[in-house]
Amino acid sequence: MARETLVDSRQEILRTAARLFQQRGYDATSMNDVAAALKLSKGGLYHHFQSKDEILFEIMDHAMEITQERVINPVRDIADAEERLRALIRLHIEVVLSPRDREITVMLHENHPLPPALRKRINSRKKEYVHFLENLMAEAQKVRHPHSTKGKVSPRAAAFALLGMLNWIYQWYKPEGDLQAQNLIPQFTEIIFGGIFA
Amino acid sequence: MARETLVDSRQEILRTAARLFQQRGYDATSMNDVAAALKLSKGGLYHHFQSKDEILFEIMDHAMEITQERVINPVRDIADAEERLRALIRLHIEVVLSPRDREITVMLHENHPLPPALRKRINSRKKEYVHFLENLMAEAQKVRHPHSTKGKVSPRAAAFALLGMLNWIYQWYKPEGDLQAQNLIPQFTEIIFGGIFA
DNA sequence: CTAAGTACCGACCGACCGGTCGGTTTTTCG
DNA sequence: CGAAAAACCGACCGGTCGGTCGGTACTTAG
Repeated sequence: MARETLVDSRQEILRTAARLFQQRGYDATSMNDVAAALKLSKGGLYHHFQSKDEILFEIMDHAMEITQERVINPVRDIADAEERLRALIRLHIEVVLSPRDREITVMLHENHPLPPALRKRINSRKKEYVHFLENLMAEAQKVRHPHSTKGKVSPRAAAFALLGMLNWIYQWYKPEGDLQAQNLIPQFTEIIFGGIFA
Repeated sequence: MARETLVDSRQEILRTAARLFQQRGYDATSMNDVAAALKLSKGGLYHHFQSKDEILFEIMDHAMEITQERVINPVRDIADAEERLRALIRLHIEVVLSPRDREITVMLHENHPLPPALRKRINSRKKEYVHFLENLMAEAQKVRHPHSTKGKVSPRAAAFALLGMLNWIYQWYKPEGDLQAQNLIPQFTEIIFGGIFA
């Protein structure tokens, strides 16, 4: 069917574009570069997408979709709050480090380029994730300290601290380094649950 | 003296450029924009700097200078490792949040644009900072646990975790928000020293 | 005053960018 | 087969970018 090949083409373009955007940056990657990498002319590329902005938006939107399906949804129904948090840390790291999901890195890094209307849609989805994490933090703290109405660390600060730890990984991670996913996940989990002396 | 006004001009240009780069992004800011903000023509601007790359490099280099002088140097001679780490966290946050030091944010965000030779010089200074922090982490862990040869959290993972927490702040921080420097510093310190349940 | 050097202007350049469009090939389907 | 639709090409456009350059105003020192 024509419909399916069209969708496939779009997704293949998005994957290639995401790869290039991640490697060279959004601004430094021209539509010609994207087209050439797909063995397409620029005109052919514009048959599938209206603008470069549209491609970036679709990449970021897809990144949020991935986050929803590979992190939030699998975690949602875990009853114990601490286990839920543990699972979220693990899944979030796995998504960030997955070479297949370069969209995440692009979304994390490219803030400016999107026109305001599209950027707001992405930002609102990001905020949803922050709130989800914030509630999870509050719940986990409640389980650990059921009596104290308020700990020293607010759920919001904890959420941003964790997001920073996780979303910064792409800045320093090298697959050939000695600090890989298998070491990283338990260590970052330990830090969140008990600090660097745990 | 002519020499001093020249230096002043360069620094004023760098400050203005840093502000614009931070607000609109490096690629989205043209040399015309920078010149106009300084009430200069583009030709006049090129009298002081050879290229846009040179400006970005100087901004980033200055950012590393600031880190050296406002974080590393004040911390260096603190005898107690834990106190040294506490001070580093506080100073690093203060630098990242200081509206005067926009260079830091530019340096944190703009990775791609610099030509390889200049980028390597910045990266090596960044690595120095990571190593400094890594050693500090190892020392602090040693003080806390003098007997165990190795804790669950490696100094390297701890260093990257902390850097992530701190360097990600610029992505979400709003001066008008309820989470400001005065709340942030003790909370992030608590998380590093004892996790989110501390 | 004068001459040299600094600071600066503004017109200009070639390159490249995102995007367009008329036409051609390829695929799909009755 | 044949026609419609989808995919694709490549030349082209207006605009902007980083950067240049010849000339001018201003400052400074002798």
